[in-house]
Amino acid sequence: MVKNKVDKVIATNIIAIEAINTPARAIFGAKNEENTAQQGAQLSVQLRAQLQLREMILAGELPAGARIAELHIVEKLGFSRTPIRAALVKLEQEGLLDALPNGGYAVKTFSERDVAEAIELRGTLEGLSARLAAERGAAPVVMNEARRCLQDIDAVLSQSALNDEALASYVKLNEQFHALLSELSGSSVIAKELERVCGLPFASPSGFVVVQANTAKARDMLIVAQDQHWQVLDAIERREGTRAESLMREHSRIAQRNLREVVQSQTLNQLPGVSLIRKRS
Amino acid sequence: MVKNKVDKVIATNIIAIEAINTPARAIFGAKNEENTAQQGAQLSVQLRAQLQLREMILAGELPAGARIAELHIVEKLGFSRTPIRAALVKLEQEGLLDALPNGGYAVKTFSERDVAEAIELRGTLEGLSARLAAERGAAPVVMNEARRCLQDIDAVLSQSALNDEALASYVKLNEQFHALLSELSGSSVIAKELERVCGLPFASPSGFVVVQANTAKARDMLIVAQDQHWQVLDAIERREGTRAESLMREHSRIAQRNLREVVQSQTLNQLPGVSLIRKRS
DNA sequence: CTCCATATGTTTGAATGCAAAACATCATCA
DNA sequence: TGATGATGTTTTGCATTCAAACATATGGAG
Repeated sequence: MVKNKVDKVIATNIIAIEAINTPARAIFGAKNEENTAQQGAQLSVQLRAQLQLREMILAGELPAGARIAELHIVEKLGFSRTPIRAALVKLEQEGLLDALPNGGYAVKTFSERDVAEAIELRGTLEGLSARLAAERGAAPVVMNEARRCLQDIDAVLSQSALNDEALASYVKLNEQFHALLSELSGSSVIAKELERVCGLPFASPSGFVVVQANTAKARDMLIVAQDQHWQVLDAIERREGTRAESLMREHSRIAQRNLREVVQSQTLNQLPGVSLIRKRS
Repeated sequence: MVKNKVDKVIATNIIAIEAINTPARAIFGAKNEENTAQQGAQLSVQLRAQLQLREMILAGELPAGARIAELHIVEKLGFSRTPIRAALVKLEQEGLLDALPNGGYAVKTFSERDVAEAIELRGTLEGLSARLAAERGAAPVVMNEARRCLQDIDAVLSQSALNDEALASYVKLNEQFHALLSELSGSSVIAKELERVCGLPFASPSGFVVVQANTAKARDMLIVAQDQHWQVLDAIERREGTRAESLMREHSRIAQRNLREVVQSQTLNQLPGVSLIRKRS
């Protein structure tokens, strides 16, 4: 029984992910490096290497924990060693690779606890950001943007049953709202750190939204999350710093719940990055 | 009057800094990369370049905000471009450099607000770590180490007037305690993030301790700080998570006060990294 | 049969050469 | 006189080559 339900969830996830069409990056939050590069223009070799490598890691093509040799990547991607070296450094900084003592890198693995802590970390940072926004007062322009964003989410959630397209919209809008929230404090230092943390697999605000898929219960969960969204804005507007902070922390715990579900249903390997979670210790 | 006092403080700082003898790294917390490298053995070229560059930046030899050209560094340090490129990437990751859109780097500058936010960030993370330690329970071994560390600090502070040597000991022990605290939560994710944040100029726990120098009032401040140290340990032991968290946050505000003092006395450029703080906007 | 030493192959670290792109300067034209 | 375009120089990005370190495997000696 349970297993059947789980399998169905998996299937739905994959659909949902493909629906948003840009793989992995849309879920784990695009890095600014990639944005600064001219959109249509040809990206630098280093950046292409970086993106392709990240895809491969998150897709589980490179076995978790395995040592990565530069030369292997070279012959796999066809670029020369220099840009690949640079890409590896960037990916290490991003937290997807571990630098080995004697040179070289290994694909990083995460325990369930690591992931949980990463989520807790995000919640704490978002809480800090929200509190500062409340205490200092947020820029009205950004506040309006955030409100419009939430109205859009309201519209998406107004349907009694969510199809995959609606879910994809939610994911996108949710990312957007969290980005705006990190802007609200007006702190570039915190925003940057938040961006870093969200780069860690699963720590992203929408990292596990898809897990719930489009069941009725799942929609209810999104409703709860959305209510927290509104209340945070309200708290910020009323300059209630502590309330804003608490709300964001609690908000992040939704992801914690989803994490547990994912880990229990071990078969979820199709979700980008899940292969990096090792079962125990 | 005020100016005189300030000048005296400056002089004392320099003595204090030299007393701990390893410049900058001792204050801003040594990176593990540097520790892994064999101590006596010759470091890799890249690492030497990285260290030297950091020294230069923190010492203000490279003008804040100035564009850094690889070739300049090459002829300045004598290494080839490859390791210097790598070192620049590392320093950007460390937060001391900004990558320019069309290649190249610029020495990062920080507004007073940036620094304040970095300190706030550290306080928040340390608070998180302390709370987790309290909630989960901390390893008794580490707790004992922490207690012994605090006893050592007590011993240092027991003198009614602190000479430079005592101050240097305090700085060292203080760093040690904060490191232990980040260990207490048992979270590698948070510990790593904390280490990152402490790498930012001035965000380090002891970043501004020296500012107060060895006046009587300064000693009182250290007494207050040390009391917070003990209370945090007490809170963790009693599993009082919220109290532990609040204490660490408040603890970080001591650094905030010192920051204000430093900025008011503009002449403090000898303190490593101060040259990176721009006065306004 | 086991253990050690040496040799070989693999892998990273460092240096340099080359090409393309960006920047600055200058000259010419409106 | 101002602006625009062309040219030359600087600077970065990428590739390749050389060297050194590590791991491995093989052969010989005890």
